[in-house]
Amino acid sequence: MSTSPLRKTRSARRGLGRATLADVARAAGVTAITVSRYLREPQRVSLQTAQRIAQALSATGYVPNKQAGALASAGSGASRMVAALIPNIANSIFAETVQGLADALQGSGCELLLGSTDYSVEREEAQLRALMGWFPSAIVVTGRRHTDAARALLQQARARGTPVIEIWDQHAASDGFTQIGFDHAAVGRAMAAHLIERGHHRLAYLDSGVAEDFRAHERGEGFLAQARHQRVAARRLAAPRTGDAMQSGREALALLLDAAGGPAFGAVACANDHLACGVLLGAQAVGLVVPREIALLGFGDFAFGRQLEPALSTVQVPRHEIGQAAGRALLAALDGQTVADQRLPWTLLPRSST
Amino acid sequence: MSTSPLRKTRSARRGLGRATLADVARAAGVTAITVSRYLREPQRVSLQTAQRIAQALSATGYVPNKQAGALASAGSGASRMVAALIPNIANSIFAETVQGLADALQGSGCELLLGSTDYSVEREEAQLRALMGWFPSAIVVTGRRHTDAARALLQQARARGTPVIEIWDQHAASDGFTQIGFDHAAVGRAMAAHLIERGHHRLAYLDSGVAEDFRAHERGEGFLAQARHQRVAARRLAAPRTGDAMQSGREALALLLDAAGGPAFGAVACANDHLACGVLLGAQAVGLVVPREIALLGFGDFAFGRQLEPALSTVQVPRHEIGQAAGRALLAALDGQTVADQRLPWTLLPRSST
DNA sequence: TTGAAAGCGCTAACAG
DNA sequence: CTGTTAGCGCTTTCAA
Repeated sequence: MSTSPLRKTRSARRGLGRATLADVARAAGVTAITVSRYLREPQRVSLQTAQRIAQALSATGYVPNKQAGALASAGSGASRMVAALIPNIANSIFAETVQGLADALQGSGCELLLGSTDYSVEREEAQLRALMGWFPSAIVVTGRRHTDAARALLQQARARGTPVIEIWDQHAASDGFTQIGFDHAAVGRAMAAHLIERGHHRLAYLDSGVAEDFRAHERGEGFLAQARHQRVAARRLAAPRTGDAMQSGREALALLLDAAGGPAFGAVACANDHLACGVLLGAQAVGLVVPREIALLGFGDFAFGRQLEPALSTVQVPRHEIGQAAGRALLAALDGQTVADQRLPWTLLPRSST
Repeated sequence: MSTSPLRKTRSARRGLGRATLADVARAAGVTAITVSRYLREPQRVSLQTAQRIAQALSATGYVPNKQAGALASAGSGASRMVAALIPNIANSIFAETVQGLADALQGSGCELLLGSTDYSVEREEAQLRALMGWFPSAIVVTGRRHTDAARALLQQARARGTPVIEIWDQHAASDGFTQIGFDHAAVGRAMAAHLIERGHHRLAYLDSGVAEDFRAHERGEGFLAQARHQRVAARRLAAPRTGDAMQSGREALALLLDAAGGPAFGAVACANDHLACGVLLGAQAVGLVVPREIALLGFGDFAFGRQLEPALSTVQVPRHEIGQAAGRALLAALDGQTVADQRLPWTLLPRSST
């Protein structure tokens, strides 16, 4: 019996020497299912066995194989993996969101499977396709723009009961996925209204140079709409795309000056604080007085804007909260609760630059 | 036969209606293994069958189940998942490293499983334990300090052939895991040497307020050692721990002033650029002239330091490259190549603040 | 070039 | 409270 063909075949395919449930069971003098139960519902095992199992567990250094677990419970849909797709992890705005998501997931038994799309919906689709193979228990994507194929994948997943959450966006015209974010056009309107209220004319929106940064463009559209509404002249300009957004802002200054080197606009709202700080420092370097000669408004409330002189007026956004809320929502959904869209609050922070 | 008990039992446990290899095979009039082959080695399948399979594939919308695949190939050790453990994703230094890692992994068929440890070795251990359950093909951890249990887990993994890479560190006294980073004490020494060379006396190292930021402390030790070596007075101070490092630098200014409000130190090297910028702006706000009255040196070369006036002298570090190199190294290791430690270059960038 | 059989490590379902 | 049996969806091995 010790050299039965079964045994031989078995060992030929064994994973490299890691203890399995069966090994632990043998050491504890029970069967695998009892150990499995002990691991998941310790109360359902007698105290005696529990102790023996506990001992066997540490003696063998057992690490449960989650692929096997997920496969076996495929019906109950529980890989407990959360797939998150983010445009760029190095972008501090998304980095904090990912951290928020990780924080919310901490201790929930869920793991984070992360993909970066580089602001491309095509790459998002490719990543999504790859991540789907793990059958994540929940999916978090950034924004509401996807390729048709990606949308189809997301819809299929949702149809199977997998929660799908779109973060950073909040828009009526959506596909019905849970949205956690805010309305960027509304922010743009508020930015224009603020500048107008402060008495500025000749407005400009300095848009992100990243063509696929849809949310920045939407803020721009809101900005222009509001200016039009209040009958104030406003233009949209795109910042040059460089690797460094602050430098990009600095270089964009040229677009904001008239032929004589004076300010061509009275106030400039920027797609983000990096851009705004670049413009602010560039403007000061050529002797323009902020906000008297040119007012500057940012977006994002990054740490450095607060420290400048004049301090940068900006829009504070719930960077970390969006991730955290997404994490909590998805955990609730996995728990069987229904989750609603969440419109998270943002605040226009008037400081000294407007 | 159509109502055989086998069939009934089968359907009772089926995952929620997703197409399997068997479904595709049925549609193509072949068996599952042929489809599996087509997916992995298309040349080994006849052109005719290949076409039929391709059609069946798209007709069914098949998504391969990676848990099943990984389980079946457990011996060949191929989940093609990379587990990465990072102190804090929101910290821009690590965010860029993660992005570098994601970039390197792009197109390799590897997925990124990310954990954040919040600078705690205990949390690192817990995360590691959880991630190990997925049997990642490679493991990336930050730094060389781990709990004993975590170290044991990593050693076990390595013994099973899983590459383990420690990033951001490069130190002789290690556990033999592949290290990709640099020697932080050497950076600290260079920082002191630079300040001394510029003729500064009464040096200070403003350390990170994060107790577990070992690398910042090591730079501090190198700094003090070098100052001692050159017989220049130097002290180490810890910045107050606040949520915002720049603000923390600003508040740390008080520690750097003497009773009369003048500078108590001639030059201050900071654990990072955030701190340094905070000090710089704070110093200017109280009328101190940088670098004449107090010289400031940062670490990290973040975008804003470059834009300030005076521009911040700093140490440029390969944030993105470390992640990228780790990704490439682990891919090479998975490919069977042996990988060596990598000491990545850093540069002291003298600008105007020293 | 294709297939049959067996098994990866775990858990659901049903007994006892 | 514990065990038996079957099966998750895929790939390895061996055979044709």
